[in-house]
Amino acid sequence: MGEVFMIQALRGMRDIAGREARIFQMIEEKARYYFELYGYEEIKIPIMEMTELFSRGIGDMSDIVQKEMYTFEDRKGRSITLRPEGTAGVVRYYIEKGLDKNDPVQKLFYTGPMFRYERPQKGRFRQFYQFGVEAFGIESYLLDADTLDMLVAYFTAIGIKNPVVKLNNIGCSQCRPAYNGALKAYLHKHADELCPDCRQRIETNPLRVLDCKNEKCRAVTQLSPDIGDFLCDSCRKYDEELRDILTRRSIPFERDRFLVRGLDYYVRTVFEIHGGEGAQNALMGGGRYDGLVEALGGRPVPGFGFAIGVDRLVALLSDTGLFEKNLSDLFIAWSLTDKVPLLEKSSALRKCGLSVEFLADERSLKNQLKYAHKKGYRFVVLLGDDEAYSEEIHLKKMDSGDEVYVSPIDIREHLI
RNA sequence: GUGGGUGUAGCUCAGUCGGUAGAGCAACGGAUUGUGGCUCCGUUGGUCGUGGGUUCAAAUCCCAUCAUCCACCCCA
Repeated sequence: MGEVFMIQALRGMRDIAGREARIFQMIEEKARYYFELYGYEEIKIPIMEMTELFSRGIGDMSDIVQKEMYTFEDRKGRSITLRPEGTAGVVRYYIEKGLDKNDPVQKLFYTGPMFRYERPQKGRFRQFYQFGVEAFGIESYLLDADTLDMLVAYFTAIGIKNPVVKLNNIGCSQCRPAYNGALKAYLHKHADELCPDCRQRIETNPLRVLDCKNEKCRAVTQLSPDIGDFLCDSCRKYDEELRDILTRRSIPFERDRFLVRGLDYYVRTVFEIHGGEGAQNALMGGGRYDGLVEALGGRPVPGFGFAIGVDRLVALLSDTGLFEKNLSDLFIAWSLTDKVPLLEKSSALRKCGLSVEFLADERSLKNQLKYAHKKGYRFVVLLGDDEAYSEEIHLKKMDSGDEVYVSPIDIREHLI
């Protein structure tokens, strides 16, 4: 324990093992299945990028860039950053390969760890995992609707109980300035009722006052101007069509005009899905980012995407009581002078398609049976010098204690 | 970065007024020499997170520090 030399995992980094690993595996498998079902293709992107990619992509002034990045110099003195999110890397790929010019419609997904230097708490880690989806070159509410459809299908499939879809439209470069102005004017009038942070935000980023958790700020924003009343014609049409088709497709959502999202690049549609306990209960978040490709040096191509917080899904599914370990079909308890039959028998059984485990070190039979029982094996093959060269398998059923001799060919019939 | 809670065996925890450390579970062994569960017996396992201070004496009181949890900021 407290030894000076005790080596432990870095702060905010954790091991995902056993049951958690099984859940992780299941939700990743299903994510791949559903993403591909909706026409997305996997891309593996690097875990590190040039620091500038993130500062330009996410926004110099964002908290992520300001204080949450793992940034260091490589051996040649270049500034490198462990990715704090996935979108920037995918956009970099998209532009670097010239896809914005030559093949602009791309539907991609990625999975993997992200890194942010934050103080850990429930549902938040310094290394955390995301499944991300990005669609380029498509500007239509139908994409947004199809994506929400996919997410609902996916969340249902993995067993998330009551996901709450929150949706908002935060306007575009045409209409948001007018709203910002109106909001600023309103907030100025009530500045003395706001928390210190929000007083700052009135000038720097008034939208973010809307999702402050402070009760007083909430009371103020409750009566603030509604972005919905300021949308330009095209944004309004987009929003109406999206909500209309979601309603008619019976995809449940609630409009939340206080949902604004933290990353600078979002326009129009933003959405989150919430569920579970604790303050960090956003299971995923995303939206439309029509200006991002251009901001990173590509052509003005529309984009749409989201990221799922895998750790939070794992946490939610952890208390469902499912996901027991997949045991091997058979456990071999052995006691042999010549060890060759052990490998022969297990290999033969495995060729029959049965998974087989045994303890490779020499132990008493009692010890091995104890182990098999503890692990929950229902069937044990007993292999001693007596059985070593016999064609038959000495099979013990742990439930009843019955023992039978069977030929390998019909052993399956006994594994019930 | 800010605030609060918690650090005693692998795990869950007890430890009185300050008197030098305990239980249950787990692991391992035995009762049962080729047979698990139930029972009984036994064994292993601790610089009480770390460092300093007060004291004749500190797991206990004080300070610092680290870790962890929860919350804030922010985000998945």
